[in-house]
Amino acid sequence: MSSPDFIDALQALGFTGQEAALYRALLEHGELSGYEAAKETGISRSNAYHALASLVEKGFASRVEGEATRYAALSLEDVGRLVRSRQEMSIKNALAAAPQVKQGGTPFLSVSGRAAVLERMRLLCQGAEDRLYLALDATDLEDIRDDLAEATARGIRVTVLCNRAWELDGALVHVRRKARGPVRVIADGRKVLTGELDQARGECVFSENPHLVNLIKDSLTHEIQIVQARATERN
Amino acid sequence: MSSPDFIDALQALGFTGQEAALYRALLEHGELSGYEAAKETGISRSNAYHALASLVEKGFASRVEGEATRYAALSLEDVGRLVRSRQEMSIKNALAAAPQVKQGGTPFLSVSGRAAVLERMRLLCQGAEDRLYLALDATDLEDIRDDLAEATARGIRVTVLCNRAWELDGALVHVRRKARGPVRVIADGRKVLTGELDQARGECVFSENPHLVNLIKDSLTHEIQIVQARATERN
DNA sequence: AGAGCGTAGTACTGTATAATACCACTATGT
DNA sequence: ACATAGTGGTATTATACAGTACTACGCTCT
Repeated sequence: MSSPDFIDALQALGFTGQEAALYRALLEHGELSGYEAAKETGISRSNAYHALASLVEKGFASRVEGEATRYAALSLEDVGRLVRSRQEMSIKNALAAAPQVKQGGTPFLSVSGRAAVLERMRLLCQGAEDRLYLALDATDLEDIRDDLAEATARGIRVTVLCNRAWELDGALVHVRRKARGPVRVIADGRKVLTGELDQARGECVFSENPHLVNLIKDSLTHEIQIVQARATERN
Repeated sequence: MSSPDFIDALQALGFTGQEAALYRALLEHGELSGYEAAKETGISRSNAYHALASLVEKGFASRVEGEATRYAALSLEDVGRLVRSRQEMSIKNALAAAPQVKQGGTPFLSVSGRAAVLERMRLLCQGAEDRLYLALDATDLEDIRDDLAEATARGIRVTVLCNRAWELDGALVHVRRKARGPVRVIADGRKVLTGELDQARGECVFSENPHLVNLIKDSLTHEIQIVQARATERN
């Protein structure tokens, strides 16, 4: 794996580009002075001193006690803990300070793009309290395997209708003949995601509208019954 | 709790100021058109449309299917799930792409400021694998109660030396006579944090240096023995 | 003279925000 | 029929700020 990905990942965690480069240098060398860090990364000393001070302020590095000021990185594991804790605090604060939320509407929400559709599926898995039904292709299921595994581990009953024998511990998998069909995901009998999804694009609708939920539920139930009837004929 | 804190918390989760204001308006109203959202928040329509598009791209809002474009907020619970997942992915990526880390050094790291000291304590709690010893004042212990509770819940043995009868399920608490003393925290017999901490400031050193670890360990052990001896005399 | 240590300052770029202008359509009042 | 207000939406410019690039200066030590 190349260096840029490490820098990208750190930037996603709140580092600026130069902070990330300096942090990486500190990881690799154990501890460095500002002058050494600037030389090692090619960042001008002026910016290096500023970015190191910022790393210390953010808690991602510490000053090493000694004569000349040297710096050491916080371990990456601890950086992970730190950003997780801070984010939990922010989420907690947001929930505590949330305004009165208007309830009741069940609009049809547009979910466009493969990434957005998969992300919405993950949210359905993570938010599920009782049951999950999914009619998806195996390649799409693979992309949310971890989230489904976590759901089954939480005791969520997961039923899958798939185009081939896909396997997940704790999940009930039906294999249908049709090669491909629309996405249909139902969570807890209340939330539904449906539409088109392939490797390059996604165009789905998410809703808690009871009519749409019932429509998709009937569609799925019907298709699962066909699969079960066919399996019975074979036995 | 006033509105600014909600906006601050959202900004910490990746919203810009205007995105946060618009998101809040969408939460309060269920769904809004761009024009309505601009009016509701006082943001110019040009910026409002741009920020709403950005909210959709970030996954924090969706377009409502219908004639005129209307928008609805992702629930705050789901926003929490989303940012957690993304952060987990970034942490995972960073760990996977991490450079070779230089091992072995055990420098004395400076930890300045009350917030930074408490944060380092929390990291020690979260990272503990076996034991935690803490000599702290009760008011400081209160600030890390949640992290200590999580540690005991994970089976970490927590021993506290405190200036009054502080209580935490699963922790062993000794009460000393001295009103206040230096901070001394030892994790797993390997990591130590020590120094001064009061309500307005903190000035500590963190290290994995075996000499310092042993020094603080002896100091704590000695003081706990005195407390235990005194308790025995009283009985 | 060169390396190491550190700070101050300027300039450029990108982003967020503030603001204005323009265009089109619909509804309403006169 | 016309003017006005409201709604929907985009384009553009300007400003402030943070991040980054860069230069200059001063000091100490070898």
